[in-house]
Amino acid sequence: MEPPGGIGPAFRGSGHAHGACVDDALARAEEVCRRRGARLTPLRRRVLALVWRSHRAVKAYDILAALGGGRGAAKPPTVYRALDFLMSHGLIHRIDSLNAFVGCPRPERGHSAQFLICGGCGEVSEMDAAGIERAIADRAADAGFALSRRIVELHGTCPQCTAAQPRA
Amino acid sequence: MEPPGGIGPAFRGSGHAHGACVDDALARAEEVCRRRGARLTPLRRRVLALVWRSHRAVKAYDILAALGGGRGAAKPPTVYRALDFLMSHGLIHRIDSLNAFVGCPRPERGHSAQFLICGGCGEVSEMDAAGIERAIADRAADAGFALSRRIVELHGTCPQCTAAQPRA
DNA sequence: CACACGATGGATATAATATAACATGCGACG
DNA sequence: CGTCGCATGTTATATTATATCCATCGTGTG
Repeated sequence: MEPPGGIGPAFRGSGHAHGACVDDALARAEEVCRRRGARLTPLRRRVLALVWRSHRAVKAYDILAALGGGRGAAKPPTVYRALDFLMSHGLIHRIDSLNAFVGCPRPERGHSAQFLICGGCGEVSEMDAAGIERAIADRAADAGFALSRRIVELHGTCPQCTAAQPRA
Repeated sequence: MEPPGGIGPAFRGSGHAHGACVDDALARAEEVCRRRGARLTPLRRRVLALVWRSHRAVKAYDILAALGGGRGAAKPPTVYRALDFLMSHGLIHRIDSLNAFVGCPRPERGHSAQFLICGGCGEVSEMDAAGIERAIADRAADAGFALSRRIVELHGTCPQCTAAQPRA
């Protein structure tokens, strides 16, 4: 079944059972880490849950604030280290154009993804579009360019937000 | 003739007449601004020239340092304002994944571009690949997503740098 | 000319994002 | 037990970017 938070552009607006998304994401993360012998420590798990609090990209310092609750407040390196770990295992992605992080709905596959980012609601939808990948690979090959990281971040307006605006 | 700094991936390595690139870019910028009634002031011109000092992406604070020479050193807002102006007229592009700026070889056309970014030499090559644009537009349309800004930043290794590395 | 206006840039301060460097705790394993 | 490696804590600082207010300057206008 399609993971909540899904692949393939599916903006869900606010009306969905989000608790299930989070639980599902955490379960997948546990599984991925278990299989790789990586340690999803309580801190890392907590950061991952915070990233999944919404389907929007979350800023490092917002996570920091959410963690920091009391006097023994968390410090930036704590958060960045956890984020680095989660990224290195493909559990989250960094959205460079937002300086923010979003949960990956398909951590098991080492995919390269494209992101649709709605300027209205802030929701981020991850795609893995073969056509886009192919077009990019073709052009890079033409140029004799050996690709490593591919960043495709598409800003615009999601269907829900478009519908919600009777007049632009 | 093909503008130096050209479109279509053409990494040029270090052996090219770079003075001509800069002069050409400045001349194009003058022309673009003249036609639009925009003011390419001495400061803006200077910042543009600094961005064009190389075919690599240049950081705001490096420009600041290059400007600042003496005691009446330039301040960050000065640089960011000039960069904003240059971006708003398409004379430069921001490379989000580098927090840096690169000159646009084709300011006259309001294109959306893709960037090949070499991790070896740092050179950035701008493309305007119809195939990539089309693939993106198709997928966005499938999703009912209204595109505004498209960010395509492709990191890897250029042919020169690949050739220069006998063994990886 | 005096004046208001808008655009430009200067100055001051601070916000937001990220990392370096070193210290501590803690479990695994010989 | 010792020590090794990893995770986390701590302190400090680097890097990137913006808000706000002020000075200047050219331009059009009364």
